[in-house]
Amino acid sequence: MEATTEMMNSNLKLTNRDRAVLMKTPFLAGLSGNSLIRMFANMTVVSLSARKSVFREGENADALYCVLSGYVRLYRLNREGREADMRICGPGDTFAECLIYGGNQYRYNAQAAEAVTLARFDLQAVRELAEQEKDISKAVMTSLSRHLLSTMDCVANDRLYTAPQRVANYILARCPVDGGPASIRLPFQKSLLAGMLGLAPEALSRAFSALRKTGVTVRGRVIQVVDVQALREV
Amino acid sequence: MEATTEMMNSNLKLTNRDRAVLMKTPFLAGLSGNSLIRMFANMTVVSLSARKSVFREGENADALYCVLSGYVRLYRLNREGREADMRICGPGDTFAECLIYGGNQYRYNAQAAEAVTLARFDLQAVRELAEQEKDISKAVMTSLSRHLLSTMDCVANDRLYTAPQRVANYILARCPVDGGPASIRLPFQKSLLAGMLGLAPEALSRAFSALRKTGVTVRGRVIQVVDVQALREV
DNA sequence: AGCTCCGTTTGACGCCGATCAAATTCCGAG
DNA sequence: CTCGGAATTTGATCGGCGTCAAACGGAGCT
Repeated sequence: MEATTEMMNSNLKLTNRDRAVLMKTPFLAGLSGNSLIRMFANMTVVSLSARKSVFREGENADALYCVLSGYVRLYRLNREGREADMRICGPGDTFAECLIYGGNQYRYNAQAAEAVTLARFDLQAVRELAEQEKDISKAVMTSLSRHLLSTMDCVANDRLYTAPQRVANYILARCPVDGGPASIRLPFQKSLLAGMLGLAPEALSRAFSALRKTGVTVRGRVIQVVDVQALREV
Repeated sequence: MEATTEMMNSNLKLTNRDRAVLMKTPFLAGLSGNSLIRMFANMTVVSLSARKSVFREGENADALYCVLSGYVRLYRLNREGREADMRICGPGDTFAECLIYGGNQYRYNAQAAEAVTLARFDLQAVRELAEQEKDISKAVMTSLSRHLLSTMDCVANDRLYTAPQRVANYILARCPVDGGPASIRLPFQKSLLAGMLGLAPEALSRAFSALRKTGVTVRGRVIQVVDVQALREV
């Protein structure tokens, strides 16, 4: 695929991988054949290159999205133009679903943090489907519930924990449960993780180096943990 | 009513005021007569005195609640026992609705910040009703959407604004739209407002005194604003 | 390999807000 | 009205993290 095509929105067929991601999201998992067909009928696939905007705060909301590949930043600006991430959406995450019953304008900016593929659903169509089909309204409720719980977690994390603790929590949430050594790989740039944790990139970097004495080693995107149990006590 | 009765849970009839509050919540507004009756059938009224716990994090979730009067704190604890409020629920607010489709355990503590009256709905019953009745699932989606949007606002506020700015935002959201002078009355203690804004009480107090030079006067629970427009520029 | 761009790290600094302590005010009970 | 406990304010101190600047490193390109 040539560069110019990659750079712009385009309606494509779903790849098999994308389809698999889509079917596992709470938003589409568990839909009956008929509902699924009707959802697909109102879906288009959108590809965006890094840093392209999906939508901006205040714009008229006419679609919700599901991430198929890549990552999307949801963020807001203050008067001086400083950005604060509110959520980072990865494969399987849905965003702007809160607008099905929550207003007619986007409430934050959405931007491709890297090259992304999105499933785009017409908001009005989903609204109507959710009124007709019970399994769709159930999917919407499930999706909203998860999103709400994770956002509340985010508030609690911001208010309760310091930067190294938040980083430790992030690592622990992605480590095997037993207490031994572990290794994980970040699925995105560190600056994205920083935003996700409500930190400046420099603060994330310092948090990692503070965790070195707890046995956390970082090389590139790979994070190695000597003792998972020890990390729990940070 | 004698003190001992006020102190304990009790199943009571709805007062007219409570009923009016209940009917205006997104959770019950717009329900058809039949759905309304079925919801009421699974509802009990609970009264709690100040500081009593509604539920605790980790407990088995068997009910969701709607505040009829008073305020409820939703908060979480860190290992050292420090508390962080995640949400303050007032009359008309619903909490723990995210557990209809979001898990079987409460994810945070809920405590009466003062004497409160709550409508308590059996979670399993609401789950079943939401599957059957479209208007109920719609009410749940509306309620979840609002709650989600306000929680995302909370994250953005925490990350973008300083204490005086957050206080200014709070005041402005409750002031008449025109730019002139205004006066509002806090519906609760300042310490509760502090928690709601993610601040220590001392920090809220200092934020108020920082706003004095912008024409904000505080006496008890009454906040007077000389020039609403000026406050927007903080 | 060498170069370049961009992401990351490190250092220096300052501000914001948490914390502890003490003073003061508020409010309800008697 | 007075008292006592709780809420709030004020002061002092300190740690955490944002910001700016500069050094460093890695990935892709030629």
